[in-house]
Amino acid sequence: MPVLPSGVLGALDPTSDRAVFRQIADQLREAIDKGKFAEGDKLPSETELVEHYGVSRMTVRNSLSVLQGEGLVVSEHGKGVFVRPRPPVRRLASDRFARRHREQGKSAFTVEADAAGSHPTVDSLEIKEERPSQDIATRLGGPRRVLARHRRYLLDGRPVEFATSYLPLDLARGTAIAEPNPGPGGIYARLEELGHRLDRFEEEIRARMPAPSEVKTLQLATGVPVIHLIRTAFDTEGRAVEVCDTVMAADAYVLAYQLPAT
Amino acid sequence: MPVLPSGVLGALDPTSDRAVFRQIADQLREAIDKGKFAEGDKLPSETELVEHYGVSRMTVRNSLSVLQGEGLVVSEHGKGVFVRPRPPVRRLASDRFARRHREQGKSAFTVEADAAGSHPTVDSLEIKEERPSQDIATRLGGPRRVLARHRRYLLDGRPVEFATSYLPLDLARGTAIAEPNPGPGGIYARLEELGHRLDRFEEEIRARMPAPSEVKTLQLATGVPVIHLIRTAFDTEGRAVEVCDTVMAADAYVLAYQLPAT
DNA sequence: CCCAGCTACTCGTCTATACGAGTTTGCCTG
DNA sequence: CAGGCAAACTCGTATAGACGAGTAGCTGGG
Repeated sequence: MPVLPSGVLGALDPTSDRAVFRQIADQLREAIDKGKFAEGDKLPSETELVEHYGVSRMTVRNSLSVLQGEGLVVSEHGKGVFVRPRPPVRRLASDRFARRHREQGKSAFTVEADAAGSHPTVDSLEIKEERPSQDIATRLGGPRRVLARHRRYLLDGRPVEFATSYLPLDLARGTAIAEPNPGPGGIYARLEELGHRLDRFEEEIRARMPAPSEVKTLQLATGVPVIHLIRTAFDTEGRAVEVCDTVMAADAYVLAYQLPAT
Repeated sequence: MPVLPSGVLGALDPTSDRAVFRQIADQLREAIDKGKFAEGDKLPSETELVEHYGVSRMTVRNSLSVLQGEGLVVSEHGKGVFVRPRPPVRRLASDRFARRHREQGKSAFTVEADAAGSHPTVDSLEIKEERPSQDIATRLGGPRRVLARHRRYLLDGRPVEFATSYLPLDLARGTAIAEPNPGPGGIYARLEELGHRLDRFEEEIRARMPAPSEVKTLQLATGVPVIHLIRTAFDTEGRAVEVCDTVMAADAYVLAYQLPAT
């Protein structure tokens, strides 16, 4: 019978028509929710759960995979299954593109990293000229070619988002925007120097499960969605001067917006 | 050997160190991405995949569960496994709380449903007076008791979000806000009639996997995250007059925001 | 002609077993 | 004492089989 080190897990209800692996998942989930297992704690091993519940190992693994899908636990090969630690989230304030930040030579990512007290890094920078996808072309007003700035952002060494900025080639070619390091204040500062005073941004937000390549790039645990953000920057003449396509680890972010009541 | 009705699936690479179930998942994913299987199409049955690849059924099921976790497919008991149809998404424009909409007697949800050409329903309405959680109390400036308005929203019969509005009790008690139907323009219209002219909203956005109760309430397929939105409404005196906690099916929404470049 | 019931097919649950691979521990050897 | 190695533990992958339950289509009886 139940002989688990911690007496936090109960018995199965054989009369229930709820599947055994769901009952086990329920009990583990409840124990986690109640704090019987804290963040980072190791759950009982598969073998221990097998013995505790008197079921086969595959059934136990099935239970654990349910919890993994919910993003509650992560398993580490050779070590065990652990309650997923919630990494500190970074707030994305809606003033992150404020001109005053640029004038202090800070890019949006730096501004936010500073606010969170983390060390920001940029990674796998790649700049190419290419033909835009249909969607990007439409958002930018139909340019034939664009400059694409690819990069990945890390906080304290952990990858948290990767993004691609697209700019009409006629606007960006030969400028500092096409350089690996666009200089203080980032490409928005350069755009304004080029006479494109920024007027407003539009942001579209989706959430979904990551594709395998995104799991790799962001080193995502199973059960962690991504936030997909597409931002379009408009200058005061109403021209779309940049589209930025960003994929963020959802467990690393809270997005904050201010809406005036008009 | 490969004898699948559609010749879209290849063979396994026994020399690869990639696990067999991942190879199978990769091939299915690629076939779906390439459109060999369209939205709503039935994948080959587990038995067919077992015969095609010459592996055991559990291995095939493992592959399919990977794709389910990615939100690519859904399985239906007794029918088969299908490429997940992407339901039409509803855009949440940032002007959805515009005063002009309220003055036309439209609530925010109605405005958006109209824009999408869908039929909106409200469901499981519940109104209670209660003690606020720590978080809600803080956001509202520390009231001892609040009015909580619970409801679920459906579009064309499909549940897409559920939300709870919290208002300081001293403000809402005895008003139309405490009624099941608060009248034209919703509770924001009533707040303004009570002299709380709305000044701005703050919204916080997170994305995560749903808890089991949320899966049930929103009838979510596996592999579909939720968007968790917390909105605070402030009046012109800077007082927080409402906090709305919303959980949305992520596959039903695109959130759109406009940011002025200040 | 319609419908009831059977059958074949689907996925869901569960068992028992085997081996592989990564991690940790501790003992044993030099 | 330090280092290395083996054992014991962890999860990962895969097999083969059994039965249950939901669905759909066919078939035969009314």
